Amino acid sequence: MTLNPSRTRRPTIYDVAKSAGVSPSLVSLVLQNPSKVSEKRRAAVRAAISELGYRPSRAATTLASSQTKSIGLVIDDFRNLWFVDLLRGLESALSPHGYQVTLADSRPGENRITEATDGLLAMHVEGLVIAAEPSESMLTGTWVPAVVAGWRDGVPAGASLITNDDDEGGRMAADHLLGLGHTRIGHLSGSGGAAAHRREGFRSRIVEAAVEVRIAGESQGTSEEDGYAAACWILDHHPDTTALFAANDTMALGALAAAKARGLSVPADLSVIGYDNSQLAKSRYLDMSTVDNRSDLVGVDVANTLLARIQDPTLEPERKLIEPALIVRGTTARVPG
Amino acid sequence: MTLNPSRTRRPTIYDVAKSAGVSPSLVSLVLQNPSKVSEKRRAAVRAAISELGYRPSRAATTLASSQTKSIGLVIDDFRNLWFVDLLRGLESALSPHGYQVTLADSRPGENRITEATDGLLAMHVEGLVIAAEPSESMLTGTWVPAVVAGWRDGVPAGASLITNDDDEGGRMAADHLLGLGHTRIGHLSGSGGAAAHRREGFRSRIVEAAVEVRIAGESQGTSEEDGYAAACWILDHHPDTTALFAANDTMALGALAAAKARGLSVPADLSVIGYDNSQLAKSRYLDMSTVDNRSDLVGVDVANTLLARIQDPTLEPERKLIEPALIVRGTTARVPG
DNA sequence: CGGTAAAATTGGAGCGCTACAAAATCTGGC
DNA sequence: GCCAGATTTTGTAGCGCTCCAATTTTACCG
Repeated sequence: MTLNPSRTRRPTIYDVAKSAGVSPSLVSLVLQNPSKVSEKRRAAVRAAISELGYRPSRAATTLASSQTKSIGLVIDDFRNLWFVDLLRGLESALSPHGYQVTLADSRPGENRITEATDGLLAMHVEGLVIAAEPSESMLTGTWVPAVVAGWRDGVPAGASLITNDDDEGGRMAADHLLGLGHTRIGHLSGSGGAAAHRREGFRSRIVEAAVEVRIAGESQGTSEEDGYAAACWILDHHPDTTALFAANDTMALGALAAAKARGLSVPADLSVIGYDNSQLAKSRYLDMSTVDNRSDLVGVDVANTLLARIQDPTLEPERKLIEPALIVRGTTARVPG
Repeated sequence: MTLNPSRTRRPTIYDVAKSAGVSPSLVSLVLQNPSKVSEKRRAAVRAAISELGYRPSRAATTLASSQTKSIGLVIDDFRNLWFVDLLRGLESALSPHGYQVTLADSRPGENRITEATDGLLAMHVEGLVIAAEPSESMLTGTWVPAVVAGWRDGVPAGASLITNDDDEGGRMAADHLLGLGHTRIGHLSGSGGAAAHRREGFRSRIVEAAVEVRIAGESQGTSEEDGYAAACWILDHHPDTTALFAANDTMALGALAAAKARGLSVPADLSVIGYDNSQLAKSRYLDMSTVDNRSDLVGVDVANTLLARIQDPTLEPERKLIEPALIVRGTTARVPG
């Protein structure tokens, strides 16, 4: 890598070949399968490459080999941090096979989820991970293996579904609160598919125990504000409530705010448990009880499914649930009194 | 978009041309400059495109036109949410010009920042935004316009620097605390370039006011744990401290934890102010005073600089600071007593 | 209607790389 | 020292698209 003086066009494989005194094919070979090239030429080619500061053109490689060794990940919003663990899981399982992950976020509005997907497909990704609310039509006209991660409603035909078992997670939260002796329990829900399953799992277990459950926010969003509003509703209409399960950690934060506003101390007066085991919940200050959806494991599984379907496209789409894990921290305690 | 029955290869521009009864060139023209094509053919081509479910190959387009209309954004870790606002700013300024943003994260370890950059360069991005601790050598051998956002140490030669004015932000925090009457003030710092500037701005203003400042964590990281440790150190060695300024919101969260552990109530006994105006600080529960580094504005500026340098590559790299803004919320108050 | 300029359309070369068959070179055994 | 077989290297033909010069069609005017 010398100082590449002039603003000349970037070096091509031909430049490298000429400089190393070999054919372009040989350079290509060095790039993809160095062991088939003699020691001498390999060294010469490598020297020429760094001498010229050559970087292979991804576009040309893709075009010529018609494979990109990359899979696309569609997320809805970078602020939803749960995708970070998913990404880590994906990468850990994918990189041993030489695959890379390309991200596209699909903010609502102009850049719809379909556009994000189209962009990825235009880049010839070999597989697609959809970590956003999927739309039925997003996959029409393509045969790229796809798997939906973390959502459950409207999975497009032909796509696999791999997610944590939200029903089971809801049951875990319920068992935890029941085990602490709570009998007046509220739930802050939301409108998405994941929230619905968490709600059903939670409700079913609570009802089994012959305990009443107050649910709010079923058709609302899942932001901190939504959690705050839902918690306020429950605490104002049922002031005897001693425990709240929120559909995610962010909503749980809203619940904490609602408790604080009413002078309730957590967990002495009110237990609060969230879902996701996000950074928030892990934080030393908040120290929040939660359910870990094991997004890392989901990621690994998604990667393996995709890899299998890339190899053998005739494979049927599957459907798999990952066991979540209860994380008990400092916002839940035995029922007061 | 019919049901594309067979797993045939994806349609090319030739398939579209044949189906529409025109030449491939015409199809290409429709794609990039529809107004130069007669109404009739345009409609025919468009019909064929959706009929076949055709999506142009990005690789081929790139190769043929040698321009990608995309710029690359290198971030260090998806968990550092400050890049989200930067991204929004970038996109808002870039999309009117038809440019897209491609992200690459550079986790420490195997996937070094240089690799992330190389990946982006291999994709022929026309410009590079580095929102991570830059390394001197990352740009050798390339002439792609680059700008560093948000860091200040070791900006590679030839790259512009655009960031919020961390010195000024530090001064704002200092003025705020001094204005509230505090005279025993601590600062939780970190080892990065940004932290150093925040520290210097803060210290200079405090010292001007002839007030003593206790600084901890100068050579540590900037996580919540680091903030906790630094806050513990200050509170234990200087129990009379009434205000803490943290180098970022996450560290401020650690400070809150330290205060809680000592039974200090915030802001009655101890004022805490962070930096970044992250989601955390905005949250209703935490309601944290902070300094907003206006990453959105930084993003817009970065985009415009890049655009200008793409158009005219002879432009000199610039250096610009964006004015931050003080955000007063509920964690700072007048000095007790 | 012929003629001309403008508008619309087309053919073909080439972007940088890989795949694959063909050619060149190297082994070692007799 | 020669030859079969293995190993290494090289030509050639695309991959799917854009660009541009050349060609065809259209519109308009006298």
